[in-house]
Amino acid sequence: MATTKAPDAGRRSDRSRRAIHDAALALVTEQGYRRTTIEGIAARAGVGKQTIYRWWPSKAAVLMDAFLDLAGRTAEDAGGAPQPDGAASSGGSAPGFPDTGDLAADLKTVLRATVDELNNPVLEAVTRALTAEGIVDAKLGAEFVQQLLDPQLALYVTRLRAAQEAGHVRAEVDPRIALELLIGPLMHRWLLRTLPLTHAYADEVVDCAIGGLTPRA
Amino acid sequence: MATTKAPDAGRRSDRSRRAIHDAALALVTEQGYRRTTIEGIAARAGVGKQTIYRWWPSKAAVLMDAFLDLAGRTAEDAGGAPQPDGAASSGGSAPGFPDTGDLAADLKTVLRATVDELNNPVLEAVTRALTAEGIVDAKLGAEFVQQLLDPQLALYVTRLRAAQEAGHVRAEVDPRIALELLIGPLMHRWLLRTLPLTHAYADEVVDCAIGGLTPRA
Amino acid sequence: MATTKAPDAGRRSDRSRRAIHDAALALVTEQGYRRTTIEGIAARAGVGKQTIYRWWPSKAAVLMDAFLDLAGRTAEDAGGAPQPDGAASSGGSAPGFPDTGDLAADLKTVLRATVDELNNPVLEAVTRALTAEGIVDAKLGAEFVQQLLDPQLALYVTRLRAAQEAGHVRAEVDPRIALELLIGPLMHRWLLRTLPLTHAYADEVVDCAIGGLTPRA
Amino acid sequence: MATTKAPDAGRRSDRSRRAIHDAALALVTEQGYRRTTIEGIAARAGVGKQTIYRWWPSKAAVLMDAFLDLAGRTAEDAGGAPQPDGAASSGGSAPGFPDTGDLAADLKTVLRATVDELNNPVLEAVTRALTAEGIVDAKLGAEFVQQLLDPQLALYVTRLRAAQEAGHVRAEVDPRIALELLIGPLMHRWLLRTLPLTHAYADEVVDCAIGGLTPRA
DNA sequence: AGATAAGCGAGACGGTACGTCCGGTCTTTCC
DNA sequence: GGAAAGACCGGACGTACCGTCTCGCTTATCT
Repeated sequence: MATTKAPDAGRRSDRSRRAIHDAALALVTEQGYRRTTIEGIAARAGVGKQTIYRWWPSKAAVLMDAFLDLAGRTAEDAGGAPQPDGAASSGGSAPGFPDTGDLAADLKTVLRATVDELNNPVLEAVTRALTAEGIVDAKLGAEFVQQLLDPQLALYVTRLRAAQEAGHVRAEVDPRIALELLIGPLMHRWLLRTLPLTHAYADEVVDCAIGGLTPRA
Repeated sequence: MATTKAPDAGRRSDRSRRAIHDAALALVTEQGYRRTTIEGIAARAGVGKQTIYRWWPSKAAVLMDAFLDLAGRTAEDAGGAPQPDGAASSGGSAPGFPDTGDLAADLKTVLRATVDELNNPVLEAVTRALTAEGIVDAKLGAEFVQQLLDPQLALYVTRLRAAQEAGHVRAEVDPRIALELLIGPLMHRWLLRTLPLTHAYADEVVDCAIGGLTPRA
Repeated sequence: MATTKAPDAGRRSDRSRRAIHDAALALVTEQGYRRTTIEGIAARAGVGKQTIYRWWPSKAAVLMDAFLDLAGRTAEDAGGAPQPDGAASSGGSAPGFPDTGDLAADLKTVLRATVDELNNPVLEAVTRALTAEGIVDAKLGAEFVQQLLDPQLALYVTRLRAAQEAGHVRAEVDPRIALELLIGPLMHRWLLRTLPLTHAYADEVVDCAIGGLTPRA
Repeated sequence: MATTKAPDAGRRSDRSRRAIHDAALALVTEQGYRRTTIEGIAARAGVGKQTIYRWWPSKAAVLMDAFLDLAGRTAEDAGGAPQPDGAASSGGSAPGFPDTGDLAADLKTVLRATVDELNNPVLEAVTRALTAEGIVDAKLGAEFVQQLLDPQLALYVTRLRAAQEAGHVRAEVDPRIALELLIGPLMHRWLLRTLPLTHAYADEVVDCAIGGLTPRA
């Protein structure tokens, strides 16, 4: 009958929640994800272990929450007004998606911002950790994608669809695939560290993707 | 100068090495990377723990060796004659890279094969584990890229350069970026599991990348 | 000043403590001290290893505690009422020290009891182990002597001093030495297993010690 | 048929044997018995582990051999001429047993020498180790007693029997017990470290043992 | 207001795995 | 065939964390 287990979220201590978030982010940044332990987070946050286990199922979940919280706060600071959750970008960079009419320029603007985010040393450790965890743990990966990635990617899709309607993108191109053509190379380079991730690279990717590989008539 | 501690590779037991490889692969496939332990590998391989610690610095290193060995053996079986290391593909799929003169068709052939590899349930667990580990651990990631990924990608670069010389690819396109335009989307989808990875998807990516997003004159 | 690490004895689980005692005694009796391992004790007691390491610094310390506990409980059972720690004899044999007025007879009574204790197969393994450990490890030996031996020997000293006051023992004899004259030979024979330890031997030792080696006028 | 196991003692390397002895004694003296390992002895002696296992069944056996060897060499140095094995005293102290006619004086001389030996810091570690091991391991203890202790004690028995024949010791006293009356207290004090072991103590023990506890007519 | 109960800091607990050390055996290469 | 060298299997060591479980203590609501 009764769930006998669910804690009462109303009584939850906000102070502890924040302290745990901060501790988690700090430790992951300082020591890396592997070396960060739940005991360590609890100790650093001045919190009982049980308080973590009560509200989160895993270290990764704590970190993801902390990351979302951080993103939200950063966005809030940047945007002046708090944004609804869904609109929060992963690093808080883009309050929207530019539409100057010049698709290539707009994409370059956004991809350059993404490059900057991925090169941000503070966020890097956490993002890498969560991505890696999601790669191995499907359930966590789904949450990661849904909560952090999809909202961001949806903006691309919107912009691309607009470009398509304006005739700047071929009708038979699936916007979802177009998006991956742009994001995929960046992520590939960032995740595997094959080569450095620069603004120039972002520009080249946009140009290539837009212009295609083969020569034009 | 001398390393003072290095074990004598000449005396190394081949039987143990193979047993450890097999056990590692089996356990990762059966239970996942997280749940696989060095003790478990040792037990399954009928080997003392120290024999693992003597030759490998970490669980990931064991697995990577095992994976390389597997790839090598698979390639050997497939190719009849053993190939030099560099030519071994990650899953042993491609002994070379087709060049029928039709770039789009050739790329589709290869990307479809890559899709099949990535969907291979046996290899999936191991590849995901190694990739994820490499994302978090730069040193391991570098080895992973160097030993497994680069050889494979080099084939793409060769083929693309050939196409470029034949005038099928624009001269100003960097083959390395062209390659990432093709591989990046696949990896993105596979790693993040956003959408299923199919032959149709591979074809679409090739078409998009080759044709570009914008309409042709 | 604070020890910064000391566990909270108030929260200590009595159930675990007893289980560990029992397991330690059982294993030492069954397999000998050498073959008894901390892991084995933990497993047998159904306890985590850390619970042992938290409260004891070494295998020997566990065993000594277990032995003291056993002695205490045995004495309690025997004596009806629990005795203060100091009065607990090593095996719980002697609730006090007889004083019939006949010193030789009293000493024989007590030494015979000691012989019986030393021949008790249950206690033997543990006592030997602790003694041997104490011989090599001065710190442990001091604890062993202080907690187990001294209380017992103090009884001898008391009895001998009484005899001295009654004129049954020469005034110039140091009771401590007299005591060692009686106990030393027993221990020597028991520890080194040179010859069997019997009641007859105890009697002879008492007679010799009391009468001296040289003929009386 | 053939024992398939027994190594050919004729081919044995004397150099290794000595090196092992020296290493064993040095390590036990420096680090204590517990911390001394067979691997350590082998390394220190510049010898393969197998060379130790080939000739000795255990660490204790190595040490005992080393100790006997040391005692032999010491005695040889002291006595000018090498003595047969049986006559070697444990520490090489007594080439014989004095017989000045004054039993008490002779015993004090010998017991004082024993006290000195037991206080010798070089021998102490080894002797304690062997004694302790013998207390726990009956087989080893028997060897220890037979090879090291008995020859020494036999001298006491001889001297006491002579005294008995001369009428200086009561006829009904068993020399073996008389001996233990003298040695037992010393060993007791030394093994258990209850009180310091001095010449004065040796004297007192002799006086007490000879004179007895009770007042003389 | 007093009772009830939940969250909380703390940390002991039964466990699992870590990475190291050593015991004893086996194998290889030299002498 | 003994000896130096050292890899091997096994297994205990002592440590670090896991996730669960009590403890009192502090709130915070509900009679």
